[in-house]
Amino acid sequence: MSNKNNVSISVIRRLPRYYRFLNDLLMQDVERISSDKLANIMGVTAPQIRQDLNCFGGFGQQGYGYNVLELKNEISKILGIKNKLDTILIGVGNLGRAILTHIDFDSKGFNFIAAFDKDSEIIGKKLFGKEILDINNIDEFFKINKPVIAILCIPKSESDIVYKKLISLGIKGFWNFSHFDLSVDNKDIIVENVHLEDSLLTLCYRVNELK
Amino acid sequence: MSNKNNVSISVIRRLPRYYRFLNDLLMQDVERISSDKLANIMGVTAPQIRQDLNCFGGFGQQGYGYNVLELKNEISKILGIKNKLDTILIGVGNLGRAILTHIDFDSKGFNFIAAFDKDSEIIGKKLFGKEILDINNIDEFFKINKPVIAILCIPKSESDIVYKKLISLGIKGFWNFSHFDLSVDNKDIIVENVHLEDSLLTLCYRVNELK
DNA sequence: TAGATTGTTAATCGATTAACAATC
DNA sequence: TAGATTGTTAATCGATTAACAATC
Repeated sequence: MSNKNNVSISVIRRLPRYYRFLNDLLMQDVERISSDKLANIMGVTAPQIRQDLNCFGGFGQQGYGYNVLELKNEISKILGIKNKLDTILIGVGNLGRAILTHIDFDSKGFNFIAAFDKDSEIIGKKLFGKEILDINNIDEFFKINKPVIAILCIPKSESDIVYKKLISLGIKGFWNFSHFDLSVDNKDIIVENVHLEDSLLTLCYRVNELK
Repeated sequence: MSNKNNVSISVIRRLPRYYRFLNDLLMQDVERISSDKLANIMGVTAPQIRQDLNCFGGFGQQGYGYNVLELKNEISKILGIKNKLDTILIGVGNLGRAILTHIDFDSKGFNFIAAFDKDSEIIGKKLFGKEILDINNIDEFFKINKPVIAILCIPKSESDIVYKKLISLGIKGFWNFSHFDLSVDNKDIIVENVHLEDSLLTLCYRVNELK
């Protein structure tokens, strides 16, 4: 296990970006790269890259740099991509459907196993090869399946109650798209709040600042 | 104008969240709030709230706290929400459509005016009351309209060329959903990269760390 | 070997928090 | 007035960058 505790969240949030750029380099048949060149491509500093990576181990070689494939594989291991966490989607609206279409879950370490909704209009229909299930039957589902990740694409008003229900059923990680900050008092629950509107408001501010 | 330069990006990125919580408080008919109580609700520290707000002005009152409505309005002004930046969508796939459905652009300071795609199958169809236009006719469109914001929901492979084209046409801000880091060498161009996969990989790491 | 580049320690910078005088 | 809470300065903490010895 190359993961270590005490790695700051800033470092962790940079790992996916390293991973992405290393994949790009690999596609371009780049075999090795120095922290300096990579820093240049990514628009960051070389010492930052070296510091970040050395939180997890010494993956480079003096005088040579880093082997792109090897480093990519190391980061993949650190992220735990091959563990394939079983994942359910709650809320099959426009957004839920779009996310399922748009994201390659397998290559990101997840295994999509089921979708739930409360709308009888769509319950029973197929979605990416899986039947959309009735949210009211979710207890039965958990008797057979043990998903650990839930993607929340439900209205703000329903988030809190669904969140608590899912925790009681054993969900450990949430990818939350509802316009609601799930509070994380529980240290054993991980929440990634995706606040698209916050991102948009930041853009608003910054563009208005330009003038 | 209450905006000031030299406000750090960390502070700016917290503004939308303040705005969101103040709106919530208003919905609950809360008239005034102290930095201490707000900090508690938001899970941050009170001095941080006071420091952040004082980048833009003294909106509180000693011994009283902050008037919720007033503070909300101030932040709205700081963000520039009422300016309604004209916005176009590039790429009307699943994701583009979902974003248009899911996000209330008006309340976030934007005015959606048109969508573009290259797929003749969907060109001419209606989308939220606007006809989907041919991306090849975009020059003509800009002769009459002057949008400043573009939402990019196109594949990675096309991002770079479309990005450059749009800059040449006068776009100032990008909300970028393509799996591609638009490089921002130009100080007059603002890019908000939304990397959903990075968020997902971070969740992967953190949930795997739990065990 | 000489040149290159890492891994790592030390220095700097910036952001967060603590403290408190000002004041409503 | 007394109590509460801001605005702001100073202290602390953490993250980034610089520097360089180790070493491939």
